[in-house]
Amino acid sequence: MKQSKFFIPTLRETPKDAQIASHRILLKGGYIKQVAAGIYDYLPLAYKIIKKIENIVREEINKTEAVEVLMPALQPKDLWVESGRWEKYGKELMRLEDRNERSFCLGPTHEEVITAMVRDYVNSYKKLSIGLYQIQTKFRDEFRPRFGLMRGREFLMFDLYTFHKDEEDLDVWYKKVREAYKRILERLSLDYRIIGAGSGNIGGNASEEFMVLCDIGEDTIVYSDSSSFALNQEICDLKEGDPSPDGKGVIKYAKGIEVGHIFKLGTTYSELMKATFIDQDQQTKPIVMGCYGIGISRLLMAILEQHSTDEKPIWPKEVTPFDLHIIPLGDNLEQGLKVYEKLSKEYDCLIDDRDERAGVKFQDADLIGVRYRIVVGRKASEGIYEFQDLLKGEKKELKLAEIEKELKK
RNA sequence: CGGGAAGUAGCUCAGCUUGGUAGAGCGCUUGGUUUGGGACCAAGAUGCCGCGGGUUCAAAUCCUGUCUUCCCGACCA
Repeated sequence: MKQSKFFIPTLRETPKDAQIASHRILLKGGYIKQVAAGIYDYLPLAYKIIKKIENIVREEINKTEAVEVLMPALQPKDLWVESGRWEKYGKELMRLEDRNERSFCLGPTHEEVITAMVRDYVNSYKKLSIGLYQIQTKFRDEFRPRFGLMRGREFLMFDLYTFHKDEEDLDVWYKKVREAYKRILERLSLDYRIIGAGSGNIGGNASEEFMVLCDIGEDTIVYSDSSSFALNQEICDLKEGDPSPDGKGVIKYAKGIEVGHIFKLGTTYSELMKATFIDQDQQTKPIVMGCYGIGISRLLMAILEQHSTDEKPIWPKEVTPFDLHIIPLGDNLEQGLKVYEKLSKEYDCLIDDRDERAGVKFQDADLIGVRYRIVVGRKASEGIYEFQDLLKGEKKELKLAEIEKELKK
């Protein structure tokens, strides 16, 4: 990809509205643009990373045997009346009417729609269990959107719903998803904790949150310093320094960003919405449900919070927008393009083919945050280039063959 | 929704107190000189001063209404 064509409108000055590092990087680096409060454009660089995050989620979730679907964002009032949430959800639900004054909402989540889908097709224990998921834009009219993509009114979310004949079967899938979530967050190189949590107004009886550790997080994690005990402070009154309830270690607090949540919903929705099946014993029973979410756009910020220093990102391997950033300086563009052609056979390369000064190119490259950088400069005529590894902070003068060897390591 | 702050060029902001008809830096265009960490010189282009109403001979400036954005709080998959 040529940088002159890959719309990356970096800024010199950071817009004053950005309060946290990840938000400033996203704005300054030309990743996102604000359209309204809590509503953003994803520019090419951010969207490329988003798609990588989505695909990691898909790969790991597919291993649980769940299948991808796409449901409508626009949902009819009737379904929400059935579940009782047309009233309960309150002002956070984005409501609107069509030309015939029929009421709709923009989906903040999809329990209603998917339960209605499944109840019409699944009426025997023989068809259970199944898991269906989607990655889609969600709408929530937040009281107070903030921090860029951290709490938006429109955001990208992965949501999975599983359907079972009993609690035992739900437990099996729940555990599979829990493991999948761990693999996802590990592939994203995130430091996180799994904590017990309340289940909010979604209903149901058990839930765990996946919290990415970070000082600017909006939630407080209450955890033991020497066991896996961890709870959300919302449902816990332990103080720092208290002994842990499991007898191991003492209580500490940490701030976290909630990037994922898994629920055992039970039969809350299936009862309200009459999603039943005939069991082996010929009894009609409500389908037992689980639901699971991951904030895709929020993950983008969480990754930045943990993988940037001094407001310069270095994207983790699995989500880096490009494998290599080739930067020709002076009149070395032609030579740079040769290097680009060659390496592009094996790597996803970005070449800065713009007619800019070195300083401008380096500043922009720092904002783009590709770990490996090849500077085609003074010694280019001898076939020697500067190979930089931003993560290690190393710079080496190497020939192309040596660079290829370095990359293989 | 309560409290605070702010809306002036693409971006960051000055001008408002004390009304006189629009500014700076960066960016952009053209020419030249530069060329390894946001270059320099010269010449340009760019504004419903958020929007409406009022006061006034005259409003970016004063009064008023309204919209928008940000911060703090309460709410929350």
